[in-house]
Amino acid sequence: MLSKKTKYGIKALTFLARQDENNPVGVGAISDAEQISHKYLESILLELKKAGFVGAKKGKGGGYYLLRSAQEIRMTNVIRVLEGPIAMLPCVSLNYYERCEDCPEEATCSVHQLMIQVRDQTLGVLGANTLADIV
Amino acid sequence: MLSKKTKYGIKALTFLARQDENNPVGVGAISDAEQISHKYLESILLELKKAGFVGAKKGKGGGYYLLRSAQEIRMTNVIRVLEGPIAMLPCVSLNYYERCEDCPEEATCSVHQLMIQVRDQTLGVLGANTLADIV
DNA sequence: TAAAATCCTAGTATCCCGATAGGGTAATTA
DNA sequence: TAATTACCCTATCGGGATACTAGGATTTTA
Repeated sequence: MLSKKTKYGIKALTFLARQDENNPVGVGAISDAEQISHKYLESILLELKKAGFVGAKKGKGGGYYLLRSAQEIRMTNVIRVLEGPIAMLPCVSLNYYERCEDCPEEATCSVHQLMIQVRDQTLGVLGANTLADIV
Repeated sequence: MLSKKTKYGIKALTFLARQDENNPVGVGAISDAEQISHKYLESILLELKKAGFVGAKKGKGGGYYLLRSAQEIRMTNVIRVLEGPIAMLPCVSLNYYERCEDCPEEATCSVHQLMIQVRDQTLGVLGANTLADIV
C-alpha cells in the first residue's frame, strides 16, 4: 500500500507541474486545492526539496517550484524518495536491498522469484511514466 | 511491502505442494524447515484453512495438507486472503475498494490513473502464476 | 489413557503513520 | 526598518498494524 505521504507528494508535484510559469506556489495554495493537511504537506515538500525535485523561495510571494522539467521527473525516483523501496520484499529491492533472515539461499526461494517478476512489471510502469505523463 | 505473514503463508503452501502424497504435515515440520515461528505459523495455517486452501487433521499423525491441486491455486487468491488488497491504493482495488476522502473525482486524479496501470501489471503476474509454477 | 496434534482466545511489545503544536529563521515588501 | 509571509525544525502523540507469545481446549491415534 502506498502511504499517504507518497500520494500527497505526487499530488503536490503534479500541482506544481500544472503551473504555467515556474512561479513559486505556497504550501497553503497546494494544501487547499488538494485537501491535504497544511503542516504535513510542509514536511513532505521539504523532503522533495532535499531530494532535488523542487526548489523553494522564501518571503512574501515565495513558495515551491519544480527544479527540473516535468518530463525529466520519473515516477520511480519520486516513489523511491517518498515511499522507499518499490519491491514487495527487501530481498528483491534494487535500491534498498536487504537479505532475509530466513531463506538459506535466495535462488531457490519461491517467493523471491515471484516477487522479482512483480517488481520488474511495476518498474516498467513507473519507469515509463514521468510527471508530465500523469498531469 | 509484503507482510511476513503472507510470505510465511506462501512458503508453507509451497512446502505442502512439494509433498509427494497428500499426507498431513505438522506445523512443526514446516516451521523448522522454513525457519518460521511455530506459533505464528499456526495462526497463518488456520487462516489458510478457513479460506479453503488447506485441510487439517487433528491428533497424532495429523497436520495440514492441500485441499486443491497446486495448479488450481492462483497467487492472486492467496495474497488477497493473507495480505488483503493487491493494489497500491484502496481507490484502485478491485476486491477491497474504498474511495479516497480527498479526491473530488477519481477520473481526474493523476495518482489514481497511474496506480491502475501498476495494479493491472501486478495482477498479470500474480494471476498467471499458480502454486505449481513457483514450487 | 497418554501423547500428539490442531484449534481458539488473549495479550503484548514494538514500530510506523499521519497529523499537530509551537516556534525560529530568513527573505521580501511597504 | 518594521511587518508580513513563508520556509524550516523539533517534538510529540494517538491509533493501528505487525509479529509474535501464552495458555489452554479439543480431537485423534497408538
